[in-house]
Amino acid sequence: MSASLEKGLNKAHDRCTICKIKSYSFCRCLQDEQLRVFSGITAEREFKNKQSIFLQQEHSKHLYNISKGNIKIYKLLNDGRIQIIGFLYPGDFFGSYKKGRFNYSAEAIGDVRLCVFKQEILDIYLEKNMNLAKELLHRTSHELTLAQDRIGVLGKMNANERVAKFILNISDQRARIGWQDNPISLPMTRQDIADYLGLTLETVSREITRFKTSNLIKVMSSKQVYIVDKEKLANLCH
Amino acid sequence: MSASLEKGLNKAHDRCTICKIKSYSFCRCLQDEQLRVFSGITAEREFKNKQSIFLQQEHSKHLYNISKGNIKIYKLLNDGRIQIIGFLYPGDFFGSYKKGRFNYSAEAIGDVRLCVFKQEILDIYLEKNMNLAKELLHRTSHELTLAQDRIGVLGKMNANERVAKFILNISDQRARIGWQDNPISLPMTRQDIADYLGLTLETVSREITRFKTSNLIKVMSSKQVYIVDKEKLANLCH
DNA sequence: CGGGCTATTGACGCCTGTCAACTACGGTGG
DNA sequence: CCACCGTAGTTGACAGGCGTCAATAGCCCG
Repeated sequence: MSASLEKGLNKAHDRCTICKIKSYSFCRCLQDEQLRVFSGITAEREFKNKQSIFLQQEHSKHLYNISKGNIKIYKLLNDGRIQIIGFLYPGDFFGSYKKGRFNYSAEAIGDVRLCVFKQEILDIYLEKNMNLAKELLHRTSHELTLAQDRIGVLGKMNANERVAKFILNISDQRARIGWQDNPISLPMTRQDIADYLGLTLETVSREITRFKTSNLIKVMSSKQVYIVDKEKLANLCH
Repeated sequence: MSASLEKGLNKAHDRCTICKIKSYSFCRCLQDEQLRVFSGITAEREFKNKQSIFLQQEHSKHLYNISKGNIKIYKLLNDGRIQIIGFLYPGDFFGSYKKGRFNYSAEAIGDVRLCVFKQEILDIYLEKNMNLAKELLHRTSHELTLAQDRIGVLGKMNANERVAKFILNISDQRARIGWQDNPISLPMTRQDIADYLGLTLETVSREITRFKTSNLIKVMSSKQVYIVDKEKLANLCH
């Protein structure tokens, strides 16, 4: 084996070890030795803004972990209406663990780098790593509670409350992965926010303007928001 | 050991083996021998209509499996608004796998019998039973897809579509556990249905009346509905 | 039979969707 | 460097679906 090839392989097997987001990802439960093996069963792929990662009707054979950027997962109704299920951040895990088809479509927001696994291989790997299985169970369980929170938002909150909750959620989510939680950037469009909150883009825009004129937030640019009064914002949507 | 005590113990340890709902529960992945052990770490509890099983703010130490009846899980907003997250059926699994507090409250609808585990003990038991861990992961993953479907319903569908979808879901859910899927019984009140669908009880009532007058359903009694035209109903909410 | 709870039906008003015009911004090319 | 264009966002006018409030009807159980 040539020195350069060996170096190349080592580099590949180090990928997970040197991954910047690993402490926030589900693979954080693996030891360095296991991470090397793990590097071997994963691959990295890059996506550009608006590029599709997979579609709902496709056969689901892969699972994904975000190492850089944001993605959105969404459902399409047969008349073209869109419901965005979630905006995902570095360290988030997606794709369907079930066999069959995906339950949603996924698309890049801005430049994205993903870690990709084959579902079957991860399944086999789980057998040898109860820690990983438990971590996955906890993560999925956590996703479930987030989804249930969203059911509460969409079922009972008005436009004002939804937008307030959205801004606070983004802030919290950023804090969770060690980013500054104020000001926050909103990488998605107003239409995306509307499709996420079950509103129209006009209503989202109006509510943001209302928060601005009430001095609860400052809109530095349309995608950059500074939260002036977090407490009042929270009181709106408890 | 006296014969009667031995008989008593055997009976207790047979509980899971003779459980009628086991083929629909997450414990179906266990062998008879494992089921006997499992009987030892679970207990049965009964609840009456409207009886609380646990509240959202309580410390979550237990997990539950329904062996008989229906329950609802719901969230309360601080101003008293209710959002029902789900209606659960025999074989369904609930409670929080996360440590900390429950994410919702749970209440019996009619007479209910539950199988109860301590979370810590189940956690230990998982270590020895990768099958059980995988089954739990699959079930939780399935719950997640159901929750995501509901996000789509609450985010994008109008009253008409929500009620149609609800009736069809109930029918499907019944079929899934081997019950007749038509006519269906609606054990919950109109208020419960409204709190589930993010509507008011008046709107639910009106939509049901509309389906009745359009001959899509027959309302045998307020809690008993016969689906006349499943296809048209499905076309309303695809 | 009567009381209390649940469901239905009606009248009305508000929140948010719809449609439309206008503004801001970012990139591209001359 | 600026003019131009396309996309994204804001603001306004209006309408309709669903919530709110209220009255009535149906049903269960004592």
